[in-house]
Amino acid sequence: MELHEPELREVPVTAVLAALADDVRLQIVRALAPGGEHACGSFEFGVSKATRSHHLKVLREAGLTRTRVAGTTRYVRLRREELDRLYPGLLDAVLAERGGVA
Amino acid sequence: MELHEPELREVPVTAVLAALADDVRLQIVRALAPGGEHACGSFEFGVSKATRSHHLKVLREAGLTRTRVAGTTRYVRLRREELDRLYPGLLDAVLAERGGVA
DNA sequence: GAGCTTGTTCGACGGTTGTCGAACATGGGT
DNA sequence: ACCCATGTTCGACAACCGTCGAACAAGCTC
Repeated sequence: MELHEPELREVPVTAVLAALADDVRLQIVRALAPGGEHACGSFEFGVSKATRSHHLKVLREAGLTRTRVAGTTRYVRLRREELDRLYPGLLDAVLAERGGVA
Repeated sequence: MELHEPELREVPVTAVLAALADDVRLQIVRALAPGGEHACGSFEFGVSKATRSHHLKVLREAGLTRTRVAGTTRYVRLRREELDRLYPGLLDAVLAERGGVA
């Protein structure tokens, strides 16, 4: 299992933004934001596990998360430091609980 | 001509991010970032005027730009203050020239 | 008014994306 | 060894998106 995790510098900005521009993925990022690892299965938004797996892959390949394999479970965490270094303010702006949504 | 320009608070975050997650639109935002008004026709990226019109509409309806009509030409500008107030750091992070792309 | 310029709207097209169930892979338990 | 749990991958399908040319609308100038 290759676990393809790109260097953040090599990911186009538009790909990072596109990865964040989805409701389910944003929920995942919000859940991850406080820090620490989460088992993939711990995300219970109303989607099938196939869909959840897909979203986690998108996040990983956009350079937003890192995944550790431990037995049959996989633990995900936000690459916060790298993100804050490369895109200072991005995560804070996006995660701010104030609002958005109609 | 209605010129539908929503309140930024009422636009879902994902819509703002989706609007920025496109190469052509990001180029437009970068051109607008220094400030001031630009005529729609002044954007010469390799797309037809139909496509350009479409992208400007997406930006406007995501609350990112404001448009002033003057005769047959339309002038566009970034809603920078509102964006910086609601999403501090977002624009700076996204516009930073360092970057992205392989 | 004729004609030009600027920009929008209308299909249409092809590609991408989100979603799912089903099948598969892997690694524990007992 | 068998079963169960956790995830991934594989079609498939519908919806959406970026793109275009063509038609249209509105305003300016002669």
